[in-house]
Amino acid sequence: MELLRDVAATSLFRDIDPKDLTRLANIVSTKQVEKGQIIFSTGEAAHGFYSVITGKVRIFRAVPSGKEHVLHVFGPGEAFAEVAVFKDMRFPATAQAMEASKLLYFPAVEFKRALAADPQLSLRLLALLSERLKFFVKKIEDLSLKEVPSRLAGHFLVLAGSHNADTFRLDMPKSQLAAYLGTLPETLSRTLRDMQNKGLIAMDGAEITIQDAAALEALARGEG
Amino acid sequence: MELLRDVAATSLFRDIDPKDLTRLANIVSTKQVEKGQIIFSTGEAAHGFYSVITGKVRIFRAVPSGKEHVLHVFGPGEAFAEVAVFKDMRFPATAQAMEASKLLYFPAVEFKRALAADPQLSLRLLALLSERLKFFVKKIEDLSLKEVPSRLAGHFLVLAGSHNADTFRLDMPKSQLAAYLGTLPETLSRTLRDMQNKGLIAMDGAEITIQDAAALEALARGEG
DNA sequence: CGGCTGATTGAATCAGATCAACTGCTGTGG
DNA sequence: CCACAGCAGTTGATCTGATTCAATCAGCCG
Repeated sequence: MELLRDVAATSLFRDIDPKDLTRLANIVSTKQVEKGQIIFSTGEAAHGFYSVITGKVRIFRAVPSGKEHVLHVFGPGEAFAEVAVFKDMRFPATAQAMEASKLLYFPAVEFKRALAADPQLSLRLLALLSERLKFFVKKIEDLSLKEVPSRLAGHFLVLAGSHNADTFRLDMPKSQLAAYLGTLPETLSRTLRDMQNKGLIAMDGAEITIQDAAALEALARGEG
Repeated sequence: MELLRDVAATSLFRDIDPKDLTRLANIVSTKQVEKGQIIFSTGEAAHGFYSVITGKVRIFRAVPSGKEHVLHVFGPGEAFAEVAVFKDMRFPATAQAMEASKLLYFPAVEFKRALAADPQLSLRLLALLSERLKFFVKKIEDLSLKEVPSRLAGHFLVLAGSHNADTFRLDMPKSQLAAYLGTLPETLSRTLRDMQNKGLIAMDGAEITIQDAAALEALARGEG
């Protein structure tokens, strides 16, 4: 069954007992969203969480003035908004499809039953939330203790690591990258120009090539 | 037994099956730390987590330049560093006693066994981590989208709420509060002066009185 | 009474935001 | 096939919140 395959493709459920996968497949539903569509908004009542089958989703917080901060960008295999299942049933941020996407939806009540039945699944989820926390700790450190060039350097090193190559394409528009790094497109643009001038990177549109990894690492550590 | 009472006093274990409490009491040990003592450091190997019986502990990240950001301040009944149990076994931040404190220590391996045995305990922990995530989301929003006066106003409202009174004492030195809000003592001092001048608060040493809650709320929302 | 720590104030500076203009690309419709 | 609307990105000029550097002050403890 196709649903079962999609559930199994969610990394949260990797290596989970096939019996539990089937149980999960019986409670999920699919949801197709188009580019730009809001999936849920900050503060909205939450009755379940999602995972991405195809496409890309951004999670962000916005303030009345219009400024936004992108907390995460999730792609295929990644779950999001699990938090809402356990805590006060409200989404803590807004989710929007960055392109046409196919999602899975897991209703909270049924999912909690699955959790109670399989302690292994709880441990997986605990590990996932722990990872998210660690990620946020880094974000907080970056925002409060480091400057934009430092954050950008760190981000490039992460991207290079995950692509396993010195050349890669940015996985989102530069305006979104700015909101992800806690700055504005103007500042990002200037920072990119500076990095090119200093020979740290080369850039052609959305394609970045790391030219001086050691210098980027020093910069990321805050020795800029 | 005294240990059992201390374990039961940890809010993470409120309403947990007494049988499991006993099991937990059998695996914990106590640790006495003096003021200023480092309990663990960022990146250090982690083999368990802690909770506070008496005293106060701050969790922070520091960069080489000497700047620090205080992520949490934990008091009696609160657990910390649970994250290290589930994810790659490293402490993601540094913990330091702000005063002489008595702690409980839960070894990870034994604790995981207790988790597997009691699904209820897993759910409690999931809820706790979810709460931490929500807290961090707010911190990230504050740091990237709001200014210092806005963050301080929000903090005062939280304190007033938890004390259920318009007058309260700061629970840490102002220098620490500054590091908690992502700024410096100088900036905090000036911001406090401005708030007094504008009649939003009154201050006498570490004692704060809220005088214009509505204005503080507007400020906290970012309408300042 | 020193001496330490935390807090406050002032002046100078800076990173980044803001405001505004312009470029270049892409897709659409005449 | 071209014209142009619309959006992402870049660049310049300016402004400002916050940091930095420096000095002083207040309280507390041995």
